[in-house]
Amino acid sequence: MTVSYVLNDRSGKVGVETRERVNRVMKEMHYRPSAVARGLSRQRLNAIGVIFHVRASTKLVATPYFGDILGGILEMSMTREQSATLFTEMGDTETQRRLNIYCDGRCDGLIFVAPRDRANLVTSLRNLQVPHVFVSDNGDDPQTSYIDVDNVAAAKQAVDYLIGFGHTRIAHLCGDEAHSSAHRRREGYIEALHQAGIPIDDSLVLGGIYSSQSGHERTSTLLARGAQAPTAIFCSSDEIAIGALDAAHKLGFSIPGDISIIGFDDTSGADSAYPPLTTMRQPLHQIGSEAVEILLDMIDDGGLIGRKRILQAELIERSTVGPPPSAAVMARRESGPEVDN
Amino acid sequence: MTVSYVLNDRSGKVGVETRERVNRVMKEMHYRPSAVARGLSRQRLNAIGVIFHVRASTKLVATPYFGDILGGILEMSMTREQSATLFTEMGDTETQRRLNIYCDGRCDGLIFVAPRDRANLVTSLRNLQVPHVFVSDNGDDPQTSYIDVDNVAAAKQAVDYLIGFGHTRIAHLCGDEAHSSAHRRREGYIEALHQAGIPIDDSLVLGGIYSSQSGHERTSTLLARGAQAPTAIFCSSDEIAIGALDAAHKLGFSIPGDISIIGFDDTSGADSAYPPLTTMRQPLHQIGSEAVEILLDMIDDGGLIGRKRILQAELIERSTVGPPPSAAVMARRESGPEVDN
DNA sequence: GTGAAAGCGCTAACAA
DNA sequence: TTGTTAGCGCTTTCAC
Repeated sequence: MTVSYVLNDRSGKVGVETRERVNRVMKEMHYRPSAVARGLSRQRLNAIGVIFHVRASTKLVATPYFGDILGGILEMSMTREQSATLFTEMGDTETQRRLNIYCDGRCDGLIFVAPRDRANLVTSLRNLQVPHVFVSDNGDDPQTSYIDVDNVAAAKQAVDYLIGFGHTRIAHLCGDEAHSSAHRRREGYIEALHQAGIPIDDSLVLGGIYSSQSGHERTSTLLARGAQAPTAIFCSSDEIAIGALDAAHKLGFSIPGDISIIGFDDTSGADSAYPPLTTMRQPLHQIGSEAVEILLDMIDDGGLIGRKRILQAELIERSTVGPPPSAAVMARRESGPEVDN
Repeated sequence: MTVSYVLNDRSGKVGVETRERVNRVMKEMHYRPSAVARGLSRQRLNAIGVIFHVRASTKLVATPYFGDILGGILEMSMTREQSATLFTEMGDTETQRRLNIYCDGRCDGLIFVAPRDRANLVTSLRNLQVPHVFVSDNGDDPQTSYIDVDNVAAAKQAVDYLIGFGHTRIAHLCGDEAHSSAHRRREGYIEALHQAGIPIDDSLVLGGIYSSQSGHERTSTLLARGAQAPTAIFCSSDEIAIGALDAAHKLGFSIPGDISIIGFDDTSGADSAYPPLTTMRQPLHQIGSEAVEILLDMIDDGGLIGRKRILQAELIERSTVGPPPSAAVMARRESGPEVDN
């Protein structure tokens, strides 16, 4: 049957009345084309795979960071007529076996969101011949694309902002070491401090993971140090910051009066935190949608040439950053006899 | 080639050394089976489709409710070796066209999460012959499955809890009318009030949607009523409650001193709200994972028989509910001369 | 146990 | 313009 013209929809190549007849018959038979058969024939399913690397099964995509990116991915997928299938990686073990599943033809290309242990992944992927893009920092492989925010610049800007308020004892709650973003953000933190001539105090930079609980724990220990406690905390993610906020409240600290906190991501929920969280906004939605555009471009040219894309973060000033306590007192003193509020 | 034995893995039907040889050759050739070809042949792709009904493109799956359910769906999909492909519906328009895409063979079955306008969907789905389950309340069609929490019982329990504290002026911030859950929860609210002999005050039940902004707006108008303001608010979702909390703070109300607030869902984030939100917990993760189990069962028996599943919600007591202001004053009076805090 | 042959529903290259 | 043919990579009879 010339019925295949329907999909190719080559107008001018088929008689008007023949088309009518075919359409009519299709209606009568409740004909619906099979995407799978077409996929087999064309070697292209119009489907992309999205792999999230998560800590625990219970948290899967529930973390706002993933949700926001996923939103961008889905939206662009729909407008480009691609379906998106989701996978979650939970450990670094047996990723090889999983890779074979992702690449068994059900996906034309892959997006890895916040992959752990990227270097290893890249070498595995190289043999698989599957177009892929990372949402994370610089891959070195020419056949892998990536898109990310400029983490070190953003982190530096956050810390500069704190410094601008007069803070000098600034703590940093790091993210999960397995994600490159954690390293980049710490670099930015150190760079800002160096540039301002503030010595790095190793007791002020605490390792951990991207979770509110981890933020809570680390903040509690930090704040228990009394006079040694920092006056400001740069958190490597909003989730960490939310935990920090919570810990500070529980310990009776007022924010930003007693301690300033700045987050990273501007994840949905940052602005309904209490107080609304000052943070570095990542264009999460845009990252997601551009990732699929990049991937689609790669698929079209056979996945041969990788693309690189770096976006800038933006400082969102809300209510969790202010001058350090002592500076505030001084400021008040200078501005005259006001009621101590 | 008898190589197809690999997938069927019928031991005993193939010689040991032949198997060895085949395996070796597969390695050498970097052979990887094509899921698409197998799917075409078997008429089963081992893939399920998940359709979310969302308000706006920007919010897509970023709402915690969806994220938590999706987590359950993905986890179970992985353990059952199914891939999950995601779709988002944004309006009720052209759902028919979209349905054809969902059902073009790339999915063996469909899960609809919080569908709008379910009745219409059901009739469309009936012709399509695709196994499907709704995460929402009672479908009537024998071929459609559903799983949901017992919304009216849960809502009633929430309001009973408020009443137990002595509240009588209890407002209800409804969810989106297009979702059946909004109706069920209002029923529960009314039932609780009736049973306690409290007359329904229509000015206290406010329509809106499931968003924090909507909760914020409605709470603001409620609280502006002065002496007419309620002493407690039952919110139809945590997102609404988060907005309500925010509005109350902005208006200088303390929680739960001046006003009690209870939410619904126990979405991740409810307990890092400030103060931590008292709410009705839906087993969101479980709902997601059971939905895929139900769907898989349906697929196995040809999608002929629908299954129904109702789960119970659980009251999570945190810090946003207390006695109404006047009662609190009385309680204090009775317990002796304490410092008014 | 193993191999040959037909077919899943489509596309593509060619002939008519 | 239209119909024919082969084939995408697998599964599944059914002989051998």
